[in-house]
Amino acid sequence: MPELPEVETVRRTLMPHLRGQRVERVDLRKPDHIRYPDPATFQAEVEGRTFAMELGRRGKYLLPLEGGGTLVCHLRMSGRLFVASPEAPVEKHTHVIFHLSSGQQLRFQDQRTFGGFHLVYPDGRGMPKGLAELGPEPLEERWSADYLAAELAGRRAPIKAVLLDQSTVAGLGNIYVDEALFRAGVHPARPAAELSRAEVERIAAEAAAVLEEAIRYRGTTFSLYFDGEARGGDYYRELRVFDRSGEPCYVCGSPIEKTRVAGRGTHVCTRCQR
DNA sequence: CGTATGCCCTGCGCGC
DNA sequence: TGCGCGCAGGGCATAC
Repeated sequence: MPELPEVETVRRTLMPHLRGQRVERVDLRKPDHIRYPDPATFQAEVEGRTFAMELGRRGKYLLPLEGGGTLVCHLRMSGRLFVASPEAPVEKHTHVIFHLSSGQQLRFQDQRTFGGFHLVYPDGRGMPKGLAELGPEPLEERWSADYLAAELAGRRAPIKAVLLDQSTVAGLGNIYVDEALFRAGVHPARPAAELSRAEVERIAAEAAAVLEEAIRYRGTTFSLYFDGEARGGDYYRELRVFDRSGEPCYVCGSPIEKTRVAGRGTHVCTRCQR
């Protein structure tokens, strides 16, 4: 599932192919993926527009087109946005194809169909609620132990639920929350307000560290993810708990357990994480 | 407001 | 071998 490191990798790999490219035609093979405005208006507004020299990203949102309204894309669980030559066979679940002036195509493919596009107008129409309310980027200065401590105060929800909440911090998903909490030595089910100052500091630091590392490895290919050039990420083999249930903890050797926290499959070493 | 739950959807893995 | 079922999950709506 694309989280911040994967979306950032897609941004970086798409940029050289998209910068300055005109959208000659938008082929809406499955119009449901256009969330705003209606598909016909979307098509009319995007055709003829040009990709900016710099693609944007906020949290897990990709902002590939700017000027006179911004094209916003969210990949959710299984979305893929990549460049392909027109000769490449159109794979199953390819829902949108942008024909570029270079002759290349920007393709959107999404098996589970949760991903989609918004065109956000300069007056704010079309802005996804989640994007408007996004918390700080963990790799920017606003993210700190002080900020996190203030967010956790008075909250009884498990720390994992709070970290998955995009309005608290942008970009963490199920994989990297489990990894960050393992590295911080904190059990995901602990009520947020009960964490010590030292634990909060470790979580703030490890959340940033794991995302930064994962970006360097070009993300995690767990099931369906690949980048803007259809290439997988290498962070999978660096994962310490996620998808390792029953396997020995790298630190203490006891088996990683899989439980359910905040409605999500959760991987934890109950010896290292208290 | 904070928290919990269910829904969207497809493919896969499991049990029989 | 084949079928049906449950599970997977990010964001959002809805209920409490």
